[in-house]
Amino acid sequence: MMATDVFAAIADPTRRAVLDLLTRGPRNAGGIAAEFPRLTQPGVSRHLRVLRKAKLVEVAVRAQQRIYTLNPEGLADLYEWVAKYQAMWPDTLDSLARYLDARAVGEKAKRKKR
Amino acid sequence: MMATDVFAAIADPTRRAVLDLLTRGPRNAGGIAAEFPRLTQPGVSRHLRVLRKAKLVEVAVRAQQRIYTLNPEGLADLYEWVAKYQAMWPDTLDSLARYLDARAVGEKAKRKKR
DNA sequence: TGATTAAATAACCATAGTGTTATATCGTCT
DNA sequence: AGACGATATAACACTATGGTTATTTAATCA
Repeated sequence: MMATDVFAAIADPTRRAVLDLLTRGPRNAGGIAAEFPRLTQPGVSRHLRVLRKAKLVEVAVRAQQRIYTLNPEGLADLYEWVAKYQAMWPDTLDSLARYLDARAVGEKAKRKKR
Repeated sequence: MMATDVFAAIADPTRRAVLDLLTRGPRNAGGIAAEFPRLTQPGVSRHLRVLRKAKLVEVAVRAQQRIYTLNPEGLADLYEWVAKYQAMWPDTLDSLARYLDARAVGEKAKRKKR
């Protein structure tokens, strides 16, 4: 299944990193690729294609450059899906922030299950 | 990479369907498998293993049955991630959700990165 | 104990995904 | 026009994923 859906698009850590990068503002493809020295230019280009198809980014053509902009609305499906579960989240709104904190602190208790 | 992270776990539509199913209450493995007539029992079992490793479900042993329960807290990573983007959402959300997002993002910034 | 039931694992296969290098496309500049 | 620069695509290799059937593990029951 050629990843055109948001869930598949954000499954890859590199693509999430690209999105995170774009929260700091638009960039051209080369500028994005430069942030991933472990990957080649075509490699990054293909990730950008996936993000494009998932409508998580938008592209503007300027000369021979492609300026990528984050399209946070593309996360609508995801948000909607998560929201269902958020309703079952432990208790009230305020408890969430505390919960996240507690989780960060007590993260050491990790067991290996199989 | 053996999918132990939430993003990979929810990338598969079958696994999302399992989670959705579990929002209606706990079920044993067989009861879950029965909801997916297109898949075999071992096929569903393997999806359950992924969900287990991602901590999205919990298992209770009862006789020779495994009772699966949804663990919505397992979506914390995902929620945290999405929250960053919610702040840039142009769409007008209700103020409670905005408040929640702002808090979650703010709290996150105080913590060191994992 | 042996049979039955429930679920997980093993072994295997096909397909999809991610990375690479090489090449094509397309706009700009001299 | 030809060279250059930026980016996308092609072709290919390797790994991961998701599905199957067969088997194992473990608990219950006759």
